[in-house]
Amino acid sequence: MSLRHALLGLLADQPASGYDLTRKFEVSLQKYAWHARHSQIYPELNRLAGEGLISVVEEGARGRRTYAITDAGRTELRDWLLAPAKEAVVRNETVLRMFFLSTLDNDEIRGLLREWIEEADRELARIGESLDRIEALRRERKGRWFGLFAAEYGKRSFQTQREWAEWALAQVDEAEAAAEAAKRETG
Amino acid sequence: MSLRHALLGLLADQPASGYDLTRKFEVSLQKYAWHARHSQIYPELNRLAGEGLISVVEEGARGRRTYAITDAGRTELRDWLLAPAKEAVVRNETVLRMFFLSTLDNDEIRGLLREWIEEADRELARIGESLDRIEALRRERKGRWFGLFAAEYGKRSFQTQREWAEWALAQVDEAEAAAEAAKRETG
DNA sequence: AATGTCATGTAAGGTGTTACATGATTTG
DNA sequence: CAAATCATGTAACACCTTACATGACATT
Repeated sequence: MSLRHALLGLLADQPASGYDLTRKFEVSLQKYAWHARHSQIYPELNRLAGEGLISVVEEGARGRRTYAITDAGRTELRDWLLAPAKEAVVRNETVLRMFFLSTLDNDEIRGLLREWIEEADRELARIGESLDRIEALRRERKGRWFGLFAAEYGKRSFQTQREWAEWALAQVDEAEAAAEAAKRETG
Repeated sequence: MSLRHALLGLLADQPASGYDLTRKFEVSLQKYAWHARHSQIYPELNRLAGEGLISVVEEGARGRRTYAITDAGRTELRDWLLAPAKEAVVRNETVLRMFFLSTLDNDEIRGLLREWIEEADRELARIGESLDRIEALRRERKGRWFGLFAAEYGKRSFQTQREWAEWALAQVDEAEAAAEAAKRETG
């Protein structure tokens, strides 16, 4: 059950409400690691609080409850980080589409590859800003380097996606040229 | 619903039974793109057959049914490849753990990073063999280059994981050295 | 003959998504 | 004062995992 560990991990950085956590999923975890909606987050926070892994540290306007991780929660998080249960869950729809790319025509393949290059460029720009913010925090010596490892991994991953797509484009061109040469020879 | 598209994609390469498809998930899709158990695959194959997207092309011993993709199935696959529904699903437990790495002690971080380096090496070896097989098929001119794009992507991804982990190890060493220098200065 | 692999299936329970529901507070 | 945003919740349904269930065929 990774949702609870994602919540514990986010709360290990700083206290937050269910609303805050929902946005953190949207802006930072969703595209790289995990997604969850508020309808799943709120009940899970209530369960975690019931089990003593997190606790309400502040109540604000509109029924807002800010949670902080407890010592028991930190232990649970640490155990999961150091000894995750069996095979890691992986699900990636984009990679799934890469698997089946070759079932398309060359021009369709090129279209998708160009989309992925553009996506990589957009994400690299976003991550660049993110890394700047993390670096700034680090210089101010405010706390730790939470997020730096993941941001750097994200940057490298999208650079890889970009380079792979460029390589694949070249492959398609090469295959097409070879096919045309063969055609001229035989026909 | 990506499961059905994963099945259609695999069947677009070659006909297969539910049993075959279950193994294909285990050996090729599971670690990179998607996972499914036989208990989910068999009912979905029956639904796809009912909708005319695949059809039984052979019945063998032990009730084995070999399915092939139909023209309608190819159309459905193509539509999904070219126009996937909204935000791509991403779920990756390893990346989730990377996000929260900095909540651990330096030695614990080093331990995890070394594990990831070893994992990358193991996967790179497996993918290397896979790429050799795909290249061999290609030289024999047997059909297309199904799997090549994904295998190359997998290779580059694990190289990236390895390089990132090496970088992260250096970061930890650097931070530790800086912390010790600061300690000597003040205390 | 026993063991392992091939082969397909269902049921119960847990996880995740979509839709419905409500109301407070802030901003223009 | 209208609209946007903040804030939390539940219910129905879809998806996925684990466990149970059965039997044929191949190998030693």
